[in-house]
Amino acid sequence: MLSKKAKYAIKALIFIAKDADKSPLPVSIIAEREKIPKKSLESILLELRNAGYLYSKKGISGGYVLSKSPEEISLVGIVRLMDGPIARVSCASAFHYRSCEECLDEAACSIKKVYLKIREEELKILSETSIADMISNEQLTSCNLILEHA
Amino acid sequence: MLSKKAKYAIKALIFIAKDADKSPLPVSIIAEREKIPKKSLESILLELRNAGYLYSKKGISGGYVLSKSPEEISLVGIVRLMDGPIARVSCASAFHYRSCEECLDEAACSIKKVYLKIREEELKILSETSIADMISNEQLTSCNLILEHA
DNA sequence: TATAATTCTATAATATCCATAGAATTACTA
DNA sequence: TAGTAATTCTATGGATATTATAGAATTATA
Repeated sequence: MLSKKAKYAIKALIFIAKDADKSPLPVSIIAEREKIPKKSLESILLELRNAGYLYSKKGISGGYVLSKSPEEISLVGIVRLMDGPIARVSCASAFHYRSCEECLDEAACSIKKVYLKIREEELKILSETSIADMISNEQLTSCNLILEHA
Repeated sequence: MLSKKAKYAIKALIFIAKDADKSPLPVSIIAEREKIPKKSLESILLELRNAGYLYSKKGISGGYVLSKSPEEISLVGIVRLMDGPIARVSCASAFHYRSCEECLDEAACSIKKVYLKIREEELKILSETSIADMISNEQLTSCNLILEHA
C-alpha cells in the first residue's frame, strides 16, 4: 500500500506548488488546510528538504518553498523517498536490489520475472507523472464537474 | 511488498502442480522441499483450500491436491487472497473500494487517478499469468542456462 | 486401534507505520 | 537586543500487520 506518509508528501508538494505567491509556507498552514497531523508533516517536509525538493526558511515568516519547478518533480522520486523501492519484491528492485531471503533459485524464479514486469509498468507511470501533471489533472476534474452541471 | 505468505502460496501451488502423480502431497514434504516453515505453510494451504484452490485429504497418506488445472489458476486470485486488494490505495480498488480516510476531495484526487492506472496494469499482468505459465517460465530458464553452457 | 495426517485456536516475536512530545536552534522584527 | 515564531532534531509511545510457533482436537486409513 501507498503509505500515508507518501500521500501526505504528495499532497504537501501539490499544495506548495499551487501557492501563487512564492513566499514561504509554514508547516502549520499546510497541515491545517490539508488536514495532516502537524508533527507528521514536519518530519515529512524535513525529509523532502534534505532530498532537495524544498528550500526552507527559518524564523518568523519562515516556511517551505519548492526548490524545483513542479514540472521537474516526478512522483517516482517522492514515492521512493517516502516508501522505499518501487518493486514489490526486493530481487526486482533496480536501486535496492537484494535477493529474497526465502529464495531457493533466483535464476529460475518466475515470481521475480512477473514482478519485474509489474515494476517496469509502475515505474513508467510514476516517472511520467509530475507534480504539475497532478495539478492540471485536479483542475481538469473540477472543470468537468462544472461542465456536467452546466 | 509482496508478503512471504503470498510467495509461499505461489511456491506451494507450483510445487503441487509440478508433482507428477496425483496422490496427495503432505504439508511436511512441501515445507521441507521448499524450505517453508511448516506451521506457516499449514495455515496458508488451509486458506487456499477454503478458497477452492486445493482439495485436502485427511489421515494417513493424506495431503493436498490441486482442485483446478494449473492453467486455470491465475496469480491475481492468489495474491488477492493472501495479501488483499491489488490496488495500492483503497479508493482505487474495485473489489474492496473504500475512500481513503485522509482524502478531502476524492473526485479531484490526482493520486487516485495515477493509482487507478497502476492498478490496471498490475491487474492485467497478474490475471494473464497462470501457475502453468509460471512453471513453463521456470523450465524455460533452466533450458536457457543449459544452452548457455552448451 | 494405532498412526499420521489435517484442522483449529491461541500466542509470541518482530517489524513497520503513524502520531506525539519536547527541547534546541535559527532568523526576523519591533 | 530581546522576543517571537518558525524550523530542526531526537526520542518514544501505541497501534497494526506480519511471521513464526505451540499444542490440542479431529479425521481417515491401514
